[in-house]
Amino acid sequence: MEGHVPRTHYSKEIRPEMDGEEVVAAGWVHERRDLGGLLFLILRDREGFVQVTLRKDRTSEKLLECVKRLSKESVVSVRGIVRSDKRAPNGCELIPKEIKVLSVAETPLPLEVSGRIRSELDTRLDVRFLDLRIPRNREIFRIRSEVLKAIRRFLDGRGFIEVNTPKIVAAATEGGTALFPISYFEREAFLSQSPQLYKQMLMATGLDRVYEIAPIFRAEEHDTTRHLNEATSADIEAAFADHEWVMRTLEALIASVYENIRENSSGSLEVLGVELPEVKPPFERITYTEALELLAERSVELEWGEDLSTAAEKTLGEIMGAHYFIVEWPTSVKPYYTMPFESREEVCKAFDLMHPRMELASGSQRIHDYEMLRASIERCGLSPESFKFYLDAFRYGMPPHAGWGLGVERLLMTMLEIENIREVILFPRDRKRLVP
RNA sequence: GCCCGGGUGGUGUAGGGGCCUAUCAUGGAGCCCUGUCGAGGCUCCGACUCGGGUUCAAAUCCCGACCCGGGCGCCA
Repeated sequence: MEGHVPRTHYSKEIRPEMDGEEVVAAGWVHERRDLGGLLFLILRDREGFVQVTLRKDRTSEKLLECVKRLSKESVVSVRGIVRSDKRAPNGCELIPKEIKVLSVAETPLPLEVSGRIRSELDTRLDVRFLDLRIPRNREIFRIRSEVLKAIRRFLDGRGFIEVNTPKIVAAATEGGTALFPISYFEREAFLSQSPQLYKQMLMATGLDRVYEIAPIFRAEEHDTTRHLNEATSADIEAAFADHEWVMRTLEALIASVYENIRENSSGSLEVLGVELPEVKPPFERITYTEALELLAERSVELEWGEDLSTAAEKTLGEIMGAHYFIVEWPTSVKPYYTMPFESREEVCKAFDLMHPRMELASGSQRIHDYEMLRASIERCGLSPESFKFYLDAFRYGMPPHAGWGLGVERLLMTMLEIENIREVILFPRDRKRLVP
């Protein structure tokens, strides 16, 4: 900005030891307290608050007038002298020499940024840019950033290579889930619901271990506090690995993420009032059949071969009380690429990673034999012709492989004890919301 | 998609036929106040989602639309 002095310090970097130093702080007008002869301006930036103190008898009329006219949430920069004073909030305050109004906020604000009044989520999401000025709400996204870093660090450390697969895909590649159709020049295309087919194809390349953290799109009508139509999935696929190996990778990853957040985001956790539980592998494993038995004891009756209902997930969660795996699923409820057990073909090498509140991830060892996969696709009522691009990767040397997909938003919301998944994504896309 | 619940100042709420020219908080405008830190005190400003209907009388009851919340279903 013309003639503008750049910021030299964040609020938290301004310390009492800096008494007498000139600094430039910049941010939003959080509050103004006019005591008559004394005027306090509380400036907020990403890292916290700094108090700017104006004494009527020692401040120019121009500066006083300027501050008196400032509306809440306007953006200003303040050049001033740090003064150590035990009466000030951080033990120091800023005596301004110059205040620049960089942007004036209109009044009234559509949201109470002070955090004193909790607005409804719908109101908050309509003005997300303001909502995220509330430190508590913003902290979620600092943690989200750390979670993504922790996932990458962990997988990089285990020899995984980060990849990017297309999000615009040709016709109904996987069956099942509803897809969003889009127009792709003269053809119809879809938004990808999962990188599944592509990461499997990469197993035929020699990249061996890959991961991708990317959006997935699901055109389902679900409208709940734990579903999004655009979500983030952390996916891995590993060659020469079985379902057991990728389960161990998954539980170690979850534990590592918790540990990283506990160590690197203690400040954010404190703001959110969350204390992370100990998460240590190995997680308990129960078979699908055992799960049904446990549920029957609690009068939640399910037929063998049915997927778990919401009530079943919740009841199981109460029984288990911590992260756990459900293994040995009926082959019929899992997708066509899932490897059945050799001895009992009605059961397959699939698993779900569960948090007591909900499902976080699902994965399996995959079928790597071309003929077997082709037959499985047919058995599911799908046409192998439309899967040619995928099936071809199995014809010229495909190693055994396994993998999983983990819902990043669900990981975050369960970790941070947040009720609504929309809180952990910046601009949620759900059944009702497409804007902003 | 189904079942419940709900839409009141900018925000969050109270009120469920007449007591409503509608409560409280927050906010905004203004005045007073030299150490606030959810500052305090005083004054003022600002709202019944929309459209039909019932009734002497509707924020309140009924119908419809739109919007929102919760649960379920759907969702590898």
